[in-house]
Amino acid sequence: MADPTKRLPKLPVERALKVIAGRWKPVILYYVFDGPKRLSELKRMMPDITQKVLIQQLREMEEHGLVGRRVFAEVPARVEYTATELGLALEPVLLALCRWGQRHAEEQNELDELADCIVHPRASQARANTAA
Amino acid sequence: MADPTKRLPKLPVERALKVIAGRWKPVILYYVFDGPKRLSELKRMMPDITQKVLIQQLREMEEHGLVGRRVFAEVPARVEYTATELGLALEPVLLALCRWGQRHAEEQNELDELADCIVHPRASQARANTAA
DNA sequence: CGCCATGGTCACCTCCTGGTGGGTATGGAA
DNA sequence: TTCCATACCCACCAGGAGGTGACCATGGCG
Repeated sequence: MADPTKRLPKLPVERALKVIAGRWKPVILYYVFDGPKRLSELKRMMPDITQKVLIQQLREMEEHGLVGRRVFAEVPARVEYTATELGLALEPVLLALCRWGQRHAEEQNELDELADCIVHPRASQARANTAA
Repeated sequence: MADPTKRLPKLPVERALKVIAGRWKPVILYYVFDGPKRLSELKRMMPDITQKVLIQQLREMEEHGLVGRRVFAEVPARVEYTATELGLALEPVLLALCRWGQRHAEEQNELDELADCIVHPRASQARANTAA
């Protein structure tokens, strides 16, 4: 998947799904949408993910143009991951998915075992009322 | 996945992704959005899918409340699959995914090897011009 | 020098999804 | 009775994503 030789699906929907449907990608994206993040930072934010897997996911998203990677030649080698324009364009899509996911949980009477939406509308600027 | 014991993810986004990200689900949904379809009909529309897999996908979507199944006690046992309300609510989401998928293809200069969107807005009414 | 932090790689293993091939039940046509 | 169509299940398998653990390079610090 992370290999350029392996092309993405022909159908746009499937292409999009393939690109964002990684085990941790939505969550990572959520954090990165909020501003540049270092590897260790992300790791700290998601204790359940392995560093290897985290890097793996980031690499794939980088290759797919969702995030950018900047290396600072500093003392203990700093690396920052940022969301690209293309990546940011996913925010509304993820939001739509989230909304539908909630509705789905409602209709299945499983709202109880459902976590927060995480992906809120325009987390960056309008850090406004999540409580609508 | 199709098993009730296996619960869906807690995060709404992941829940939604898990539910719609089957190898053939978007396509099946597309066809079913357009009206009730029989198994054999769907099979004919997607020659590349195995009947077993088709049924499998339909079962999962049924279990997740995306499609409904109606059995007609007719001569050669007829079965119709229809989109539920919940399923129909996915149309805009799939559309968003599709749009983003196209944009992604553009930005990666792979528009050439990209098929049609398939999921068009309200396929029923505005059957617009696919010829760009 | 030995130790630690950061960022990262490599080998390996497991589980799940999708895919293939065959088999089953009902009932009409030949 | 044999054959075929619809709708469906079961046993099995291959490939890939995700996960675990060990290991490497740089450079400050005690």
